[in-house]
Amino acid sequence: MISADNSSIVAALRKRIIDGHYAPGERLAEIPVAEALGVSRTPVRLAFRTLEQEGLLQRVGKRALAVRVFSPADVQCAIEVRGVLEGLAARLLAERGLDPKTREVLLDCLHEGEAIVGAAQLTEESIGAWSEVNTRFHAAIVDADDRRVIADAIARNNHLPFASADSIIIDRAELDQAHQRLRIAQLHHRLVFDALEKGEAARVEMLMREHAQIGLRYDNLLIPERHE
Amino acid sequence: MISADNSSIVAALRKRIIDGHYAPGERLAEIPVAEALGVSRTPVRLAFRTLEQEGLLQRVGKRALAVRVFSPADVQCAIEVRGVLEGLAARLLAERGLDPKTREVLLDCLHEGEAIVGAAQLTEESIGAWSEVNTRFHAAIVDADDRRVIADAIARNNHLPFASADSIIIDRAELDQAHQRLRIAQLHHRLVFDALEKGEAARVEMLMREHAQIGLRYDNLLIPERHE
DNA sequence: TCCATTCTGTTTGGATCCAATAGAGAAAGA
DNA sequence: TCTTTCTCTATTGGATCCAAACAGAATGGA
Repeated sequence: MISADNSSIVAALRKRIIDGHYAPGERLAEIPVAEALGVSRTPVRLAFRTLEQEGLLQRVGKRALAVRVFSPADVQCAIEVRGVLEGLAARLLAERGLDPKTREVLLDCLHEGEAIVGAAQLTEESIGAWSEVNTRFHAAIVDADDRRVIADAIARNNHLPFASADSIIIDRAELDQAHQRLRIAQLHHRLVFDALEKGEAARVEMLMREHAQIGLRYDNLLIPERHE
Repeated sequence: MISADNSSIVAALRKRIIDGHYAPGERLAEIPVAEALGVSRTPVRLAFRTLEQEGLLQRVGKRALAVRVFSPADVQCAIEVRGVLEGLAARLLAERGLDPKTREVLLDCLHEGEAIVGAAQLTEESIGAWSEVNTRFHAAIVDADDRRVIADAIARNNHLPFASADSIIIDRAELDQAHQRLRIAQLHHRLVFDALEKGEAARVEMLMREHAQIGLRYDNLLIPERHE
């Protein structure tokens, strides 16, 4: 039984899809889902509509809905999309000029991140804290009235299976690997901030584009062997 | 009265919003809309949900829905978003290599476009024809299984008010201005194809990014004065 | 034996009814 | 006169009922 308000039904279904309770490709019918959630068909239909629009559900044939199957190419694409969109947002911010308020937020993030990453040891909690700082950093760059369309596009793209980069980092990485990753990410934050402040639009776009993908390309984050 | 199938209700509402029948900022209630369309509230609710997700409607306060107001910054952003996404799609295509089928389609578009743009005079019909060719060119670059996520992101972004670049060109431009624009666009198509064939990924991304915006930045398309 | 047609059951889509609630407006108090 | 609170109404959200469409099975004919 779910708190019978539609947005929580959407959230519940989204969660079930993302964590595999409903398998990719599995067909979803209204009645069983409604019964499982303890509500009537109407709100489930609404929720299906939302999730279809988000791209988590997919029409099969003319009427049936199924959980969308994401190929590796899909995930790769979604990572790239996130990269170009965040890069774009950063560039527009650089072109328009860094306002004092955003600058303040970014600086706070930098300092807090420095403290976390600079610690000798990473803990579960400090990873959580960094993830929060990271989210704030990205939000500061993306969320503004004059870039709302980009923020929307990113949000929609993020409904894709990797859902939240943060959870991947926390779930998948061993602690020492995570530490190395966070150091890289923190460095990126510094570089991005630096370029933003100097108004180096093209450079900040490139940096942000690269950085936006770091939490997601988790396969590539291991430090490669020294080759000399 | 509308053919009582939900997707046509969505389409009808979308049309009314885009062509201003419902003004930006205007609040939409279910009952009057349902009566206007001659259907009950249920399908209207579904349609509202879709349009809200698309970004054409926007929640005001806690329950009310209103037609979204697009600022100039929004439109600018949407153009930029389209640019980076199409650029990304083109780059991925270049990296993966141009398959024979896509190559064929693009070549056809180039030749047909050449014929239209090369004509002495442009007509309403030839603009329409070029618009169709242009659409096919872009689709060939964007629509493929391995870039579906990008295509989706572009499609969602295009629900924004400018809706279709083609209609803007046709509606707003004088014929001779249009001719000049189409020549530029055709040149872009050639450059993009060339870069694609050579596998020049970074270059094709840049070219496509620029080109994707040409139909949209209609203010910038006038040929500047010669400066020497 | 295989194909086509029909029949039936399952599922989606639409209409209507009922309940909850947000928001406006009125009334009362400061 | 301004602010706060209360009430009432308009509107949204959920449940249920009904109709239509689709899929699959079964039966009949070739």
